[in-house]
Amino acid sequence: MSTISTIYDVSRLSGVSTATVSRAFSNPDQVRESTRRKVYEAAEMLHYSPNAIARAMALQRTDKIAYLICKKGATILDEFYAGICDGIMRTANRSDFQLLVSTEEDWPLTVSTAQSKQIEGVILGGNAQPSLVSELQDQHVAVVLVNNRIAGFDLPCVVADEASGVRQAVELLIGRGHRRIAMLAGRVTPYVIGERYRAFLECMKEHGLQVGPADVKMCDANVDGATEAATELLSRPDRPTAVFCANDVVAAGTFKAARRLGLHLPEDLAVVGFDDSSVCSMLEPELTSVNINTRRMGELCVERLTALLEGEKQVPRLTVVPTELIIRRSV
Amino acid sequence: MSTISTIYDVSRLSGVSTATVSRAFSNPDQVRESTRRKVYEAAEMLHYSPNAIARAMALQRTDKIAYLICKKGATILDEFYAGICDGIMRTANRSDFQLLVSTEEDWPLTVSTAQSKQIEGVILGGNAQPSLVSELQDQHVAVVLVNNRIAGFDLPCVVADEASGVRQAVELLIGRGHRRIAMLAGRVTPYVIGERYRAFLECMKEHGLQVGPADVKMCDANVDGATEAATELLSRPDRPTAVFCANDVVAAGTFKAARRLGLHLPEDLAVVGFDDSSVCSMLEPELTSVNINTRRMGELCVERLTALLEGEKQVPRLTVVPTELIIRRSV
DNA sequence: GGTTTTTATGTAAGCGGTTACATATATTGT
DNA sequence: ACAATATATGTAACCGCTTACATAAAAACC
Repeated sequence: MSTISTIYDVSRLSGVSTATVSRAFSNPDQVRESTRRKVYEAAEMLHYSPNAIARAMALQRTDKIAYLICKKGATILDEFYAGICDGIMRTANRSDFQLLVSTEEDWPLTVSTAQSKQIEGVILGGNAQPSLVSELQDQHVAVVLVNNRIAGFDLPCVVADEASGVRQAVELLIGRGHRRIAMLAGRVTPYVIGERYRAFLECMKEHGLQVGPADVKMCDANVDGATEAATELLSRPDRPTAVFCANDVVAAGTFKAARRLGLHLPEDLAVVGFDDSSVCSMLEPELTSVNINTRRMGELCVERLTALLEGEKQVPRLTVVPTELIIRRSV
Repeated sequence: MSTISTIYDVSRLSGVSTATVSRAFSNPDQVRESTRRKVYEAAEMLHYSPNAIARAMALQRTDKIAYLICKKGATILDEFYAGICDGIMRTANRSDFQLLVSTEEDWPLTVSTAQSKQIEGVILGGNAQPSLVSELQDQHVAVVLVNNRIAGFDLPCVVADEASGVRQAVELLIGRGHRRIAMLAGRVTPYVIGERYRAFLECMKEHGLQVGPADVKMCDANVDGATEAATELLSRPDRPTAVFCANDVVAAGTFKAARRLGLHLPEDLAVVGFDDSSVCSMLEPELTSVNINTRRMGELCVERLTALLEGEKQVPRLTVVPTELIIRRSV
């Protein structure tokens, strides 16, 4: 089986024309049962399988899409974006799409690369620049945004229900009797931090709770930044009894700060995270966090993209994936 | 700029033949300076960029490679395999390779899929089955193994220097005065666990330290499995004073078990992990762990694969990437 | 059974590049 | 200035598949 066989080989062996062989594979109902069998048999013998490149060439479509992670310093290592990637991959593989993955940094997706690699659609994860989006759209590359929204653009966005997640988390804290609740706002992406912050304020206000300027601290979305900020927050005389963290990494930093200050969790301090990443169960006590179904988000991205590519009208512009609070021992 | 331009358009606008245009792009030194400029100018005006599909068709090479994660239950979410993936992606993008990524589960790579998708080379991560390897090799698909070795196959493998990593970790513990050192062997992949276990025994023996059957505990490579196993291990009357963990997740489980048993880290128990994953700095105390340069491993995979595809003789069969112990406060 | 209609198959022209070979143009030597 | 050589460009076939159109075969009709 050393050489790869082509449609011509099958044609010759089965005694029909290449056109018929082609039809037997892509439009089986156009060829008579008996002929079809002959073709399949020959194909089987030759271990024939159609050449996707030649197919793409003839059909003028490549079924090739890309997932670009737009977040400074982020890689596929980012558990959140990896989760989305997983969902995209699964769905793409199932639908026979070819998926190229990259981060903005090591492969700045430009119109010309998209063009030359014949990419038909792009899923932009995170903080995509409007200029990139409009360039791509100008070139008729289908674009879907995930975990982000950009005002003034007409394209499908897939996001998590941040507001509901925040509400569930904050209301759990309130329900457990907490009144002085702080927020540790790690700088994830502008969109996400904005949503979570807004929802936090809104929810606190609804419950008649004060949020002073010192109750919300910004910090870098990594352990060190969070530990530092949390230390400040928890060193205040009227320190909060609960901290709502913008994500799990920040929560881990809060854990470290608390422990170093001699506080016991969850007795002295309740902590809630966001993302429900794998660290939640590695921490002690285990971290209560808001689960985001990233895989589902990825799947939906591909579905929306497919719909765009098929030229469907009425592709939903906004898809919101539910979030769910996972209660563990940190509260 | 709505329609995409082809080499014919450039040919017409610049007044030279398509052959020359083609050469101007792929073999610039074969065309005279002045002609080249005309061609580039026309291309610029038309926003021309060569069609990769057509190119692949003519050249009979696709520059398409795949990375397949072979580990039950594993996804791209696995930080270790994601790190490798990151390295692969960067290098692949730089060298103009197209990369398809998948896990064994949701896209069982078969010879026919490899064939029809025109995949020229495959990087198999983790526990690849020999049967898959030989099938692929039979079809002349280039194969590189990463984080694994299979006896009896002639192919490049890229692995970490497990033995050295283990030695550094264990010798650190011994250097700090520990004598009763246990190993918590999470079932990662057969190859990896085998290497780490063997190296552990060897190193202990060299230092004249006993390793009883109760001193090595197998467990699932997740937090719960590790917590359970660690609890048993640490409940013994003559409990070890240090635990060498097969990876960081297992170490996190050990942390939890220790804390629940009222042990203080690092005073009552020293813990060392493996992989130096992101959780290391999230734990309190921060986890000492063996760093594996996964990105480098990924890069090397692509380099080896490229070498195979270019038909180079003497592609190294074994590439060992150094490991480095990162000392933190858990010891 | 012969004509019309329907269905199955074949022929050949692309899809957008590359490249062997032929030809035209430039460079060199005397 | 002309032949010999080196270099630049053009012509056209090919990569493997699809599909419009033409033709052949089968089915349906009277």
